[in-house]
Amino acid sequence: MSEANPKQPEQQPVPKAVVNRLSLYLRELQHLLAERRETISSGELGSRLGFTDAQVRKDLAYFGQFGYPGIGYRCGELVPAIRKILGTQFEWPVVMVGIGNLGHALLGYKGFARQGFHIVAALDSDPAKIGTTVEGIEVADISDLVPIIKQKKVRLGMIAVPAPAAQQVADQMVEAGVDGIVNFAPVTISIPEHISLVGVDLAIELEQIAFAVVNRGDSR
Amino acid sequence: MSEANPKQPEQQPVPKAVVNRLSLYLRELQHLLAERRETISSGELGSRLGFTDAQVRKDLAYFGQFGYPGIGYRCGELVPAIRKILGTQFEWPVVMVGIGNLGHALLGYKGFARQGFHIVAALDSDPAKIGTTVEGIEVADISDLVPIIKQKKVRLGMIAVPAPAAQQVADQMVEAGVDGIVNFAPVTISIPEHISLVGVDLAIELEQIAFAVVNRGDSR
DNA sequence: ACATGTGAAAAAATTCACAGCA
DNA sequence: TGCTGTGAATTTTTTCACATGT
Repeated sequence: MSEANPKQPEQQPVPKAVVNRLSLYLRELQHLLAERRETISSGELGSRLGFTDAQVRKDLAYFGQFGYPGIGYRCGELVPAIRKILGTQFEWPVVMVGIGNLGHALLGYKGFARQGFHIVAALDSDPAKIGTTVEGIEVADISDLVPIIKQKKVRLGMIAVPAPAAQQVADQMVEAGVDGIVNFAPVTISIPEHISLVGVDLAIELEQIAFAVVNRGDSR
Repeated sequence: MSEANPKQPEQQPVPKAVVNRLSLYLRELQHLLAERRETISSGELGSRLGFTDAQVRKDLAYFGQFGYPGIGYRCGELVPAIRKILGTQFEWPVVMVGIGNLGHALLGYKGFARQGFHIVAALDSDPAKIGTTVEGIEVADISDLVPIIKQKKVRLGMIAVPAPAAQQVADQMVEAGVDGIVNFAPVTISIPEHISLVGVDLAIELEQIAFAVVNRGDSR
């Protein structure tokens, strides 16, 4: 063979915002499916979420052709298609570090399992917590983080420890070989760039609302 | 006076992404301040967060001039300046509805208070929870939502109820006159557009990481 | 007729690059 | 020299509009 490879399905990099909307489409489609809805047009799917029809079609077009002209998209087909795109058609073993208030709540959050994320280990540094069972999972000693990740083949780590401890936990996760980290601690952490990172700061979400309220209309 | 008002500090609409970065700048600056750091350049502030120097300067330029050529920004000045921009220089009374796992954790989360958000009421529909005290706040009956919001002059509402109940709770908050809503339920809710809304779906954050891992390098 | 997929156009956000100030 | 603030250039993202398929 010579010249360019003719059938590389997706060449250009996909913007993060597109992936985020994809998750919203998936969630909406799952609700639709639960109501036995067969098909939906890009226009209706978009307007339910506050996007235009063209945006929905363009987003999906990054990954292939999923619709039927004159019909729309079949919910029963698009749900698994998006799960495959996102990589959640199989289960992901996840570890949670920091079983304080927030960590505890996240352990009990059913939404993770529903999207294919299975928390297989929970760790903390507090001797009073180690050995107790929280939400059906026994809390292990944080000093066993690296071996536990390796042994349970954990790919994603969630950090819900106090801010000063977050970087150190992240370093250990990286050492143990996780592929991605979600950081709930209100601090910036740095990791090698080949490992994926998202930060979720709950106070920041409130700040976004506060700004929008104070400056009605000045933002979009 | 005639013609155009000459000193309207901010005329163009501010992109949401800018406001989000502003919150990140604020958080970083607060950490710097805690370490007694006097000044910081746009270059260093940016590189700590993964942005360019120009991005930092452009973002701040939406709101005024805060820096000193040759010096950088004074942390002690920029922190209150950003708080004022975000509207968090004063306390915001907030209500939390849904004291399940997640709601309970959020009630105990210290990060809100640190940024000026004060949870003044907690409500649930479960008779077993009503009347109990959680994290120092007595849980009220959800049927009192509207009067409580009015009486305590609550401006922001947080929703942490199961997905099927979220829209109804949002409607009541709107009826009671809140200015903004943060929705933690994994469902799209719709409210009049003059009221601000942000949705936080924890499973979606994990999906973003999953995609990034599965498609290493194809996203940004 | 209805709705997708997609080039082309438009709009928006980011980066560049430099004048000017400390 | 060091670093900001900001127009101009560039890149990215969104919207438009229409040919094509059912």
